[in-house]
Amino acid sequence: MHSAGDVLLRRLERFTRLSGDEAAVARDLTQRTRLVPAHSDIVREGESPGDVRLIVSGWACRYRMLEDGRRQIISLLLPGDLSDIHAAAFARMDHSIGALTDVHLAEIPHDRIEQAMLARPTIRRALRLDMLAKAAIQREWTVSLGQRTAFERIGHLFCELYLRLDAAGLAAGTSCEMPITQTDLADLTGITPVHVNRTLQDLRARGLITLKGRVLDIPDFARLAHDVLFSPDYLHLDERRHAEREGAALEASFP
Amino acid sequence: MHSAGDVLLRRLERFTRLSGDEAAVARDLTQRTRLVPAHSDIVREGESPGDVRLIVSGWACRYRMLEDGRRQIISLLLPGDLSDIHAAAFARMDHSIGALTDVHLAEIPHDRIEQAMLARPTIRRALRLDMLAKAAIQREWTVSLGQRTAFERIGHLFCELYLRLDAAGLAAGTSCEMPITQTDLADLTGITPVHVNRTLQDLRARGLITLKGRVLDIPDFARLAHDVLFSPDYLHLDERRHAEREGAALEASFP
DNA sequence: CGCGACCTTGACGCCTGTCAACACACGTGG
DNA sequence: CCACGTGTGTTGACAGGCGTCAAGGTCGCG
Repeated sequence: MHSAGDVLLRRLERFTRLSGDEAAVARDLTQRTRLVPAHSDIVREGESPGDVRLIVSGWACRYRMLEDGRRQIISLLLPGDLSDIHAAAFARMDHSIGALTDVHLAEIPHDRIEQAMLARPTIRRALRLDMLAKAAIQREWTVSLGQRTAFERIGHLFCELYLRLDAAGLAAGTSCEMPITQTDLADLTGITPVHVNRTLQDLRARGLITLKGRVLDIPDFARLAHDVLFSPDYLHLDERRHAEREGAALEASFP
Repeated sequence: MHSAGDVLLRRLERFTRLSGDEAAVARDLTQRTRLVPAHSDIVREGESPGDVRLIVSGWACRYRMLEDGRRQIISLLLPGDLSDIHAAAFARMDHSIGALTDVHLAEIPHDRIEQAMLARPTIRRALRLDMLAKAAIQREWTVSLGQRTAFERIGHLFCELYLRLDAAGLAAGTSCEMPITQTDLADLTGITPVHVNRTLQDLRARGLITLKGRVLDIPDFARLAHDVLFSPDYLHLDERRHAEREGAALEASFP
């Protein structure tokens, strides 16, 4: 069990190195926390965006419903993920955020984020990179939904989720939690629940995954990644290393 | 024919009111311009992102290719659109930007944007809102590709494009330019070119559009919007009015 | 024990993809 | 001025991936 501050720090340090002082400022942001039960909304379309939210534990999602009931999940918010730090600039939400599981979140007033970003360029930089990485994920989902088959979409999603969870320290060996239903997977991938089921069986039959009791296992990640045309670049999981390599001076400290 | 400065100002003023002074600062950003021929790349995946780019005229797109040749267009860059103002924070592009038509663009060094944002909160605010609006469009495309039928996808795209072009002053009555091929439309909507063709004929047969000689006409926008479940909220085309209404004081000047 | 949420399976059909051919416009070069 | 080539739009026949409908199975929990 990690505290909200730990979770935020881990995320920021994915992108930059923080001094003890900066870490304190960041940690200080996550004072107010809240528990949201599964299947309830965190913010609803049309409402005011409210505070910035950090997922401390559990899974949430952005989603939109069409008038006739179709639902598309637009993005997943996993532990360590921040809702849009600038969302408050719009008066109304154009989509909803809902909890897929019980969610523990921290609510950060946007003016405090704003202050932290102005006072600490390093924090601003980390939050900016996080924002860019989120945008990149959104783009890749566009590619998946536009071009990939059902088989590839689900496999690709699993690759992404495994790596994102691993980066948050939530993978164990070749396994990670997958605490959502096949109906959720359907709304994530734009496939019907029935076909999700069949596709999962296909993935299992080929030995690419096991998925049982809300735990996903990917015995041979490289093989799955190959078969579903997954490439991890868009996740920008090692931006800090890239940045420091650019900075050149610190090269030696990363063998 | 509008200058790069005009185009940028018009875009910023979609979101906020600029003083003469702020306008001058903004206009001053667009000094260097460049012409890019149709079907050539502006930046390629793997390259350094380079400067911020403003589309002055013509259409460009972000796109990604899968190893086996499938191409998905991730977003469209229309006149007045800015490429990601923070993109330079990443060392490498994770997708390409290509010109669909001949494109006239302005290249703005990112440090000059950075300076303008720090010196002028109003400009920072406008650029931030523009960024948010782009993200909202990306989300809606996710919904389209995930949930909408071919018919709805194309109709929805046309609604969006008409309104975006209209906001840029590029619509005339119920018509606007549509300078792209059916193959481009296919890569935009995740449909095959053949099926795009059939779907266009369906839209025409129902009297919802005419599309001929690179000009799109939507005789009854409300009807098309209804038939394809289009709602313009996500475009955030009147954010300035919303913001000023919040500010309350200026209400009277917008009858 | 019984209910509800979730997963699974089968039959059937349609939306969309594939393959292939043809029409048409346009620009270039002979 | 015409031949020709290339890019684009159009059409038809056919197939297959995925959606729909419906029923049954499993599990957990009050």
